[in-house]
Amino acid sequence: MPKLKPVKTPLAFVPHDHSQCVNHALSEADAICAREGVRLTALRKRVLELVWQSHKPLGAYDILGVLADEDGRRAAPPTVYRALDFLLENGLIHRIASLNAFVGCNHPGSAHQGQFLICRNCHAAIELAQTPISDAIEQSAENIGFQVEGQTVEIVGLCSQCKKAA
Amino acid sequence: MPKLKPVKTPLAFVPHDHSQCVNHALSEADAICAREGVRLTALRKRVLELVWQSHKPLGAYDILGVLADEDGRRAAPPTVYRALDFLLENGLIHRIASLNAFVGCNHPGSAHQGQFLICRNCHAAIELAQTPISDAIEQSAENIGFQVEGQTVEIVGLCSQCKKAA
DNA sequence: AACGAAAGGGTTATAGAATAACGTCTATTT
DNA sequence: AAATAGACGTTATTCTATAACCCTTTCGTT
Repeated sequence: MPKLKPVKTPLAFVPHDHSQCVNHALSEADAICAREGVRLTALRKRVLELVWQSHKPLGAYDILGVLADEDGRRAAPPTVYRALDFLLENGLIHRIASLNAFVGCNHPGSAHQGQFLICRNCHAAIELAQTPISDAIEQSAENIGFQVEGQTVEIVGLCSQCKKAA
Repeated sequence: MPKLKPVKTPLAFVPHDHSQCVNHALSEADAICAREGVRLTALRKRVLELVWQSHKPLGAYDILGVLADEDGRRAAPPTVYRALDFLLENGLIHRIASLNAFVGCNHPGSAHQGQFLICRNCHAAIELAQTPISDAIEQSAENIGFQVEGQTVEIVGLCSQCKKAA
């Protein structure tokens, strides 16, 4: 499990200029794919853009719906899933198992798993890179001789904004 | 998030008399359902028993298959899912989101979510009740004003037995 | 520039997981 | 014994994901 660079500010729950997020994600993706020698095709980039449309995890079939509308009935499930697989493998998005949905990664660069706080009201997901959690997991595992290779940490609750509103 | 009693020994990965696990789980379930005034019907008990057949998370359709064989083609998906929902609500089993599967709870008594170490080789899942992990999560959430209501913590890797074997 | 290999993606079909909606039966209560 | 609510059977459908096959595009090589 590689160490992650700390995330600057968890913007997901807070009003912000989201086009910045999208632009940043897309240009980072370009750079990373160039560096890795893999191809960020138009389709893959479009899927990444759709995933980044908001900070809410997006279902594969939601993406499919948009693509189908755009391209006039081209696009079947494998089209979307292949693009998502590519983005996952290259650490550009994450899959949220508890939602069967996908969300953009905000410190991309290599395949890894994150830790997420998911608001049950506004549905935003924010990715943590808190080593204390990983450390606690690692420690608990080590105590019984278990070798950690991957983690799924998805916390549901109320974000600060929605808590205020309620 | 209620505090959990510590688990004695994580037996899942270790050879042991598994019929003890099953018997214990079933009799505890009887006691709990009696105390709560809910009905542990024959079907629900059978499903619980099937889930406890091993420490490996079991898919709903695996359960369905067994029931269908037994009862000669009775049993459709809703039959199984209703039983599973009942067992979840009463804290007798857990759902493993990353596997779409269900596993017996080893400290039942009320609906709650656990933390799991899942061996990618032998597929056993052991439930942790490590407060350090919950504490770290709680702390990280609190730092950004997020109110935790539920958690999905599923760690994949190699258990000590399988690590030795490899 | 032409070729061949490999990757990308279209297409059809199917597998796997879960729920909706409705009817019937059976406990339990009164 | 009637009323009622819970449990379960049944059929159909939705949602999620992958298999298998084929054609096209891209890229490296000659």
